[in-house]
Amino acid sequence: MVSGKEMAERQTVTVLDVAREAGVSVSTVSRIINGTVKVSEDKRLAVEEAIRRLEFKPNLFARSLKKGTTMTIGVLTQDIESPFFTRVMSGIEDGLLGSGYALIIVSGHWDAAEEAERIRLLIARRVDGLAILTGHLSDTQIAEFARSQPIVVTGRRIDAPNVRSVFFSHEEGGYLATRHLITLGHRKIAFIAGPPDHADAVSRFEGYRRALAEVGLASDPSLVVQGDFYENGGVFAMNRLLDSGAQFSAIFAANDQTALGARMVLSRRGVRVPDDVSLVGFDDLPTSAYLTPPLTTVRQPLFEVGQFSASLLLEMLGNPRKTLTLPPLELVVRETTRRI
Amino acid sequence: MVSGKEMAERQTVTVLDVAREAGVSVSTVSRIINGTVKVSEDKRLAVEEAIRRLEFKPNLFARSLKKGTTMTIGVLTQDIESPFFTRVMSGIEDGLLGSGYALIIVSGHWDAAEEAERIRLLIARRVDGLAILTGHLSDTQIAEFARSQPIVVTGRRIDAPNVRSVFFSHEEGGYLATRHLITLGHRKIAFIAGPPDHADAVSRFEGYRRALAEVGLASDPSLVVQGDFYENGGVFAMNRLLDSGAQFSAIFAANDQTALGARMVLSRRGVRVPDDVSLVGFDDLPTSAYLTPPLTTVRQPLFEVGQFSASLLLEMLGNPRKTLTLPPLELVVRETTRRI
DNA sequence: AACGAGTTTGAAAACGTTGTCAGACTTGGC
DNA sequence: GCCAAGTCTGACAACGTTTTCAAACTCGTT
Repeated sequence: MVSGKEMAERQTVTVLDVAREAGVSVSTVSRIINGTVKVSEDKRLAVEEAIRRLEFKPNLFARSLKKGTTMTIGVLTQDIESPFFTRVMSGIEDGLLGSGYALIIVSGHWDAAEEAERIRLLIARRVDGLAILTGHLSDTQIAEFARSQPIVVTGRRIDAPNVRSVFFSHEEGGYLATRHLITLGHRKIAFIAGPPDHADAVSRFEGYRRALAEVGLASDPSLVVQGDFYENGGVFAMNRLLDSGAQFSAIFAANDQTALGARMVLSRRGVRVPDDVSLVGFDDLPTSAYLTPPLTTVRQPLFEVGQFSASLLLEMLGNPRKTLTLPPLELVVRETTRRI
Repeated sequence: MVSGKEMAERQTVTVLDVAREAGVSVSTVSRIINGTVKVSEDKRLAVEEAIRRLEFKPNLFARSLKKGTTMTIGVLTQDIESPFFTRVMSGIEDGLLGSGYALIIVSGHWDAAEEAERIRLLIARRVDGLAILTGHLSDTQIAEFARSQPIVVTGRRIDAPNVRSVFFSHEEGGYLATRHLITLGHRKIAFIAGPPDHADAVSRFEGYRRALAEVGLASDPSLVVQGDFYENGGVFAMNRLLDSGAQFSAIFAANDQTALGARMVLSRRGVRVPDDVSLVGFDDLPTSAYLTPPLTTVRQPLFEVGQFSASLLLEMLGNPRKTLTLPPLELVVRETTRRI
């Protein structure tokens, strides 16, 4: 249903109107607004009163034009609906709170060309800083973009001027998850992979293999099946794995969303978790603690990554904030894994 | 972990540089960029070449200043992490695709004062249009804000100049969900409510009562328990309900997140869904289809609400797009409900 | 009473665009 | 060839700020 009426009006009060109203010059008004120079008490009062009465709101665009700064941070996310990315964005939002910077958010949908286009859009809008949440851009492209403004990039390591990166060793995380299963006595451990062109996904797989190798196990190709980091990929992967007839007592899913999809298939096909099969995810999304049963997973401190990125950006922009420390990856043992 | 190096550089190519490079005047350059007037072929080529060579990017701020339009839409969401809101935002993003408008997103966190402050921030940034996703602002406040620019508001009905609203009858949705349970033979149906100051939450409750009344049942206060629209509220509510010893064979949760929390408690306390108790949610969030078992719920076409809002906004801004129709609320029967 | 050294103030020049206006070219008809 | 009617084109004034710069005030000293 829809409702509404029409109308148009757009008064525009400028600093000149305020000046006239208060009987001073525009320069004085500007000085009072920005507090750059001392002005006499009576004029200050008059101007403040005039501002209030006229409901004057400085035009940020004119200001940006003059000062060359826009008080805007651009964020390139991949998917505005992904709980993974929104958790990070929430941290960025929090980290920027009170700094006066606003957020422009664009999505790249995991497509390098689209990402590049969106970033150009942000640069055209003269954002003061840029946060890039993973994605498929090449290091050189990012370094190139960093010539226009400082960049913080999460989930990957880039060494370039004017770029900071925030990342974890996903290899280590994959190792942690797999070793947990091994410690519980599992030996036949399946892996549902993420996108093969996603560096983190690959690293998690490497960690999985290292943990297996450490106890003298080779990774069995028939136990590795492809997912896509989304629920639906987990569904397909799990079905394929079960249909293949391969034997396994545990599954390591490359991320929580994949685990969720896999979990649904298991339940539907009568495989109990954790009684018949143990399941580990990766990320610790906010909802993962509410699954049935609550999911064992490797926690990425996503919110903190966001906060941290924001503070790095602020620092690069010359607005130092209290420095934060980033917590490490850690295994969160809940109820989807069990000793064999 | 962090990495990065330092550097600073910010060349700024203006239309003047381009004009000089191409041997024409700035007006000509502007005309070519905006295609407002025909210019001779040779100059056009020269200018285009110069633009390419200098990597000229017009300063949108200067342009905004001159034209009085910013090509920016502000979105006030409540919680950037809520799958409910991000689904709508995703629709808005989609609906705005290719229109040249960018999105500035701010969160109000369900607090009227914070919402008002964030909206003022957006207005200060001279957004051309505003989308307000539910929230606690009063109708008068919204009408007041609409004096600066057109507004679309979702999830509530407001009749005011320059405001369009997109909403559903949540009473009807609550009725649908409850009647479904009644049809399956349930009579003792518990309700986990949403925030009492949230209009939709209240309407859903009213629908619940209407459906009960229709078959001659009064709503039993001991079966109504308070939630907060989040998973955690569902957890508390479910625990309280079970502890109270009240008898029921079905639960209608005021939204999917609440249902998720309730589901977890049921599972943990050995109550099987749907064998012992049926469960219905509201919203049909993207993950609800992947729960174990998949959740029966009332589908709100959130993505479409976003698209629709975007097209209304575009229309109010004088950029008519193809008109869309909004699908209605509908019951999605999955596997958490069962005949008694 | 006159002199500086400070302090406040206002006029005016940016910032990078767009759009008006009028001038300088084209045409083509005679 | 000449003139009117079209085309293109360039100068320049906005848009609403901030920020020089220098003028106009203060005072406290002599």
